Amino acid sequence: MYQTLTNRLREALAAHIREKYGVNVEIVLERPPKLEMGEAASPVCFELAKRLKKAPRQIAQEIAASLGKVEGVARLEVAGGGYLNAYFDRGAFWDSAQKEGSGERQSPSSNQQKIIVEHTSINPNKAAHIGHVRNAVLGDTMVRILRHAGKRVQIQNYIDNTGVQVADVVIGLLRMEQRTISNVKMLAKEPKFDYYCWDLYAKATSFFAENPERAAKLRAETLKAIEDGRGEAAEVAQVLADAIVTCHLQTMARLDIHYDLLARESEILHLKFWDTAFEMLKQSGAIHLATSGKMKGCWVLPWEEKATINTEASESTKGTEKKKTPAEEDENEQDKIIVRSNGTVTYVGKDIAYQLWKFGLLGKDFCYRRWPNAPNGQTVWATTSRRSEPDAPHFGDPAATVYNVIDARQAYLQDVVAEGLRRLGHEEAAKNSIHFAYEIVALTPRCAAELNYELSPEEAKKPYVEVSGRKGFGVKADDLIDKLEAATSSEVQQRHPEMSEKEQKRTAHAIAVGALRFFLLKFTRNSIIAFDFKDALSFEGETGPYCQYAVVRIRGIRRRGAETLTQTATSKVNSDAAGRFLSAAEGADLWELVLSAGSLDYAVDASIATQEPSFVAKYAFQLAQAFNNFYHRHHILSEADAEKRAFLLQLTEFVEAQLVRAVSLLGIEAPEKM
RNA sequence: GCGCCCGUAGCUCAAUCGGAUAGAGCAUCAGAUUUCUAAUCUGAGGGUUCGGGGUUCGAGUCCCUGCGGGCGCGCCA
Repeated sequence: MYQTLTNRLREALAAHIREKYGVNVEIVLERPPKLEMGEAASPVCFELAKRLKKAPRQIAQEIAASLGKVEGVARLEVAGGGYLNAYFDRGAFWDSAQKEGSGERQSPSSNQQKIIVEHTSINPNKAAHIGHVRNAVLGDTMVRILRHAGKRVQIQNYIDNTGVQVADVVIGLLRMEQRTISNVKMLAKEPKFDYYCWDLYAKATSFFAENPERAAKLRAETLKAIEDGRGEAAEVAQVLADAIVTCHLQTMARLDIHYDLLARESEILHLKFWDTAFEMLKQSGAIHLATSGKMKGCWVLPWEEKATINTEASESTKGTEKKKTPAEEDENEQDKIIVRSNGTVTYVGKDIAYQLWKFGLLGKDFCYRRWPNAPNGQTVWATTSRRSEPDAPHFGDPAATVYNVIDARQAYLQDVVAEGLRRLGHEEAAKNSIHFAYEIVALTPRCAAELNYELSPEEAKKPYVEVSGRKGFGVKADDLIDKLEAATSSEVQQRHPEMSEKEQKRTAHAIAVGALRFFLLKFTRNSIIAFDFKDALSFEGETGPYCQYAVVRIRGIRRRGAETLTQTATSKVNSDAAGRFLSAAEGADLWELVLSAGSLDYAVDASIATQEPSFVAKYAFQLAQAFNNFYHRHHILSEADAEKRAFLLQLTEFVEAQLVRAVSLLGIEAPEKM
């Protein structure tokens, strides 16, 4: 509601200023520091002062006097050196907010442009850790927010099932442990297979370190075999990757994270996506074959400081590589290898093909089948090189915007991918391919010590220690969720011995998920999270459980109210009465709560505009805080004035609706009791 | 060496396109419960927004510079 109203005010001001002064200005609206200064304010007159060569305060006075009625705004006042402060019509705000609060979310129209959010994308060779969870939670939350705003969103999880990381564990299984294929198949069916591979991957890493030459040879052979899809290694890779993906899906399902499509790298290769993209890149001259230097035999993407598409690039088609001058050869230190000298393609190359497909620019599509082991009977689609199932959705429809949730360390590689698109002439796609970057989750030294990790002297000095899948060092997602559930369980058992065991479990789970997701969402994306069990297991203050608790309190009031009050005592109040309560001298805190509850759309808008899910987390916390404050000041059910009691009850219901909606955007469920 | 990011209260973090008196949580201290659940609330202390210049009516935010830290620059991803 807040956003709707301020948009209206913004448009009215812009139109009025254009008409009155003949200038086009962007109207900046901010929230005044104090409620006595109104609900929205604009410093636009300072900007106008420059253009009109008049005192800002004078302009503000002129505008305040001449701007006609704006629906929902009671009055406009001039403040400070020339601020325009808008005061809302509280009764009207209450009315419209109620309507909006009871409405369901916008449903996407079928002709709406498609948005793809790619997230999670964990290498399928080991268990998921806390850093992967940050990725998934960020992506999943952004999806929820976009969908809430009526966008058509498709969720993809990229499965790098033919990469080096999978190859390493394949070598671990076949060479180090001398397992047979049937043995690996059995092993993959056992519980916690992802944990097993977690350890094996770490062992493989040290095995490679012992003899780097042998390692390089083994890796290259295995990787090539996997890419070609032939032989024992390829079969083991498939069994391994499929089993681990299933583990990841289960882990993420615990956090209520699901996917529409698992896009597998093996299909990018087998369905010749890469070959097609390779041809395009060669034809356009975007990449060339290095004939000398240390990259001899590789296909490389030239990379300069201000790499842009130019006429030279389009001229340099076939044969250019043979004409390269020695000077140019010297430049290629910075060039990015797309195809290795042994003919295998790098991740960047495959990603260019994948991005082209996302935007419908490849002229090809995958085939689709249901993933056989989706958690709790849900449907997840996966790419396949065989025939599509007849009812498969059209995943190949081109997207207008793509969010790629990938950690900040890969910024350079993402730039290379975008540059690849640009060099193919797809400037728009490059622009709409968003690297939704986030910083890593590291561990505090204390947390590292708890995990029996031996810190080097340099590491001990730092405020955090980076996790490493290769070293097998990190907090595994399932372990963390288990730990959280254990902590919330004991708390719930203590507080609610009357609950059935099943109900206790469900409640504890909801709180554990609330704690974890909120913890990962309260920081901005750019902030490194120094993980510590103490902070993550905290349920007080700025946390998910705090928000959930506010909802639980409201539900308690509603339950008790339904028991003790008659129907007439809970009837709706009219807007005049509401306006009276909200405008009364002692109604300031009530108005603050109404305003906060009516500002969800504002938080959602800001969140989308800045691509920052933390906005919604902050909003949910602030609303919960405003409610808890209100809760202590007003005893609702014992309010003597029946009309006021009805109003307070209706207010709590409104807060409940908005708060439940806000936390659901964060993927957090509010339990009935806790 | 080159490129990107960051430096805000004791700690962890906010602060919309450059807007009014820089805000939260944690921690510390002092209080609140015969009450709709204390996983809560009230209050207190705590700041040269890393230093120095500049632009501007206005700078935590933009520019320059110095200092300190992180990350990236693999025929890994």
